Amino acid sequence: MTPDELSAAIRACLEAAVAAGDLTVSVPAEIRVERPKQREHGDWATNIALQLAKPAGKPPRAVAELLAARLVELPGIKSVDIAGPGFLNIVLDAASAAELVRTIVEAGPAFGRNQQLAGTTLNLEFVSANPTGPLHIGHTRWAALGDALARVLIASGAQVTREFYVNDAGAQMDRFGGSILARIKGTEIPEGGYHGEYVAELAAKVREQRPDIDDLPLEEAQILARELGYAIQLAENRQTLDDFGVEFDVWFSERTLHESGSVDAAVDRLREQGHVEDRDGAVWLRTTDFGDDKDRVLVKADGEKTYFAADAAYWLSVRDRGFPKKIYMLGADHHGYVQRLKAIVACAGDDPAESVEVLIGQLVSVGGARLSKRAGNIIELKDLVEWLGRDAVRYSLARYPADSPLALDGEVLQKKTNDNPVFYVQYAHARLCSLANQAREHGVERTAFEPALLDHVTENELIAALAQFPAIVAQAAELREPHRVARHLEVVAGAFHKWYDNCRVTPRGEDPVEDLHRTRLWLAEASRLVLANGLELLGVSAPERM
RNA sequence: GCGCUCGUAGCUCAGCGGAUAGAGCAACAGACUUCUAAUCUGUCGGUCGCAGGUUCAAAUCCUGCCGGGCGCACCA
Repeated sequence: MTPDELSAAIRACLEAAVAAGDLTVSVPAEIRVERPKQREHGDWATNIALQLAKPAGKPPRAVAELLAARLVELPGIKSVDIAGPGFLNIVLDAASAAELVRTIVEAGPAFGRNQQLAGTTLNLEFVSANPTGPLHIGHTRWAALGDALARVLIASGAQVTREFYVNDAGAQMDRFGGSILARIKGTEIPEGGYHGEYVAELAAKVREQRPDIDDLPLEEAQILARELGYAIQLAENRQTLDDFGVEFDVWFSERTLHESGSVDAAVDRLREQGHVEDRDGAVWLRTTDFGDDKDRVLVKADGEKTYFAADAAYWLSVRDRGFPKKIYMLGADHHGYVQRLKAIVACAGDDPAESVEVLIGQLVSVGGARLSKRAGNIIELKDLVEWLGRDAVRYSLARYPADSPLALDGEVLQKKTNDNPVFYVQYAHARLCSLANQAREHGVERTAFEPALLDHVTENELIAALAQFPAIVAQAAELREPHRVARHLEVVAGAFHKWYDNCRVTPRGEDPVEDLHRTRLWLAEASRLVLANGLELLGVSAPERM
């Protein structure tokens, strides 16, 4: 019996009690079943009686009594205790709990997938680094977390488009071009320009492609430098993300909005919505209508469109492309942008509460890391991966919630011990693979399955951890918190290592192979599957040996 | 000044209103002739920043304060 099935059983008992007139209460939408922290509190516990006490007009323990009497009659349930203020502590028959193992093995890679978000379509934007320089540690956090979130959402039935918005228009790009050209010509880097060593590298590549750039008129040369530099840098960033295992479905260029006239059209469309006004020669969007601190300029007095106008056009594009909802993942340094963003959405006639979610992430620091000289004393994604390995970087960034400020220790991330959780989890997977090989060599096969034999305390714990996996994935998707998957894998790995220490799959020496060993091999395979499926959701490899 | 965000063990951090607040590391003490010791077992360690409020129940929700980070352009 899985937690889900137990939850359904409790519901059925509740409905039966209501039908019999024992209780007068409406059955809640969700009946949560939890694994208690204390072993004495049973295999699973629910606080439903506490929740229903007030609406039912009965003391919590009386409600608990009613439910317990019905529950304990069900097959698979060994005992039901009422504890504390009215918790129901439920113990399952070992056989009933272990039946899950077969379910997992049969589901294989699909175990953990769920329908929590079936029918939802999402546009998930993350990283979206400007193409004016290399990707750094902040982008790395979003790449790891964003991709993991996308995978978790998809596993929960959502239709997800991973999108990267390329800010390739505007003054920033001109400064970028100017900086490259300055490197080529050996002149002063313009004010507000880019100083990192990588600009010199870009300059060298540009010159290699177009040796004639020195002879062009200044303005023409700067445009050429900008365009070639842009192409080179964007390609490099794409490659870096690709090597990191993060692929985007859509690379959306801001320029295309300007070139296609979408920005002009957006201004017109917003004007129709009644939130645009002309003032001081400029065109303004009255974002203060929707809680922004001040109105924002769409078209400057000199006739040029602002980036803000492009953002508005971008939003309309997202809607036009059929996305009812967009999730933005932004660094804490961009949080000032959120109000404006929501105001755009509201001005466009959409409800920000329904169509926009913004996940704000705190910044990351890495102790002991070599700062990148080429990027101007920032830590580059590429260097991090080269230094620590893709799995360690992805895992250690994906195991923390986005809003927790994070200080990673480079020394620790290199260690192959317990304080580096990625190895802890991967080692469990490798150990399981090795165990299965050993078992096969000794003639243990996954033929007989006798769930009642899986009754060791470590087996109870391990099975319970496996049982929670689908709910954890669903919860991670619903809350947009992929780190929950990583944390749970650590629980599973821990439960496995303890089981491994206590229960043998391969008989010792010349001892005969028994159904106990065969059944444990099922449990081993189920554990391996959960670890492999979970690591896949995080974009981390599940090695067969280490 | 206004706004957002964070504050949990010596360190790094978990903890969708529930039972005695957890994990890893660090410190100390143990377990490999037996399926991978990158593991396991035990001990030590707390005013959940502070103060109020909401309730059967608050680290969790609300308010105020203190402290850290970040943001407040006709720049992108």
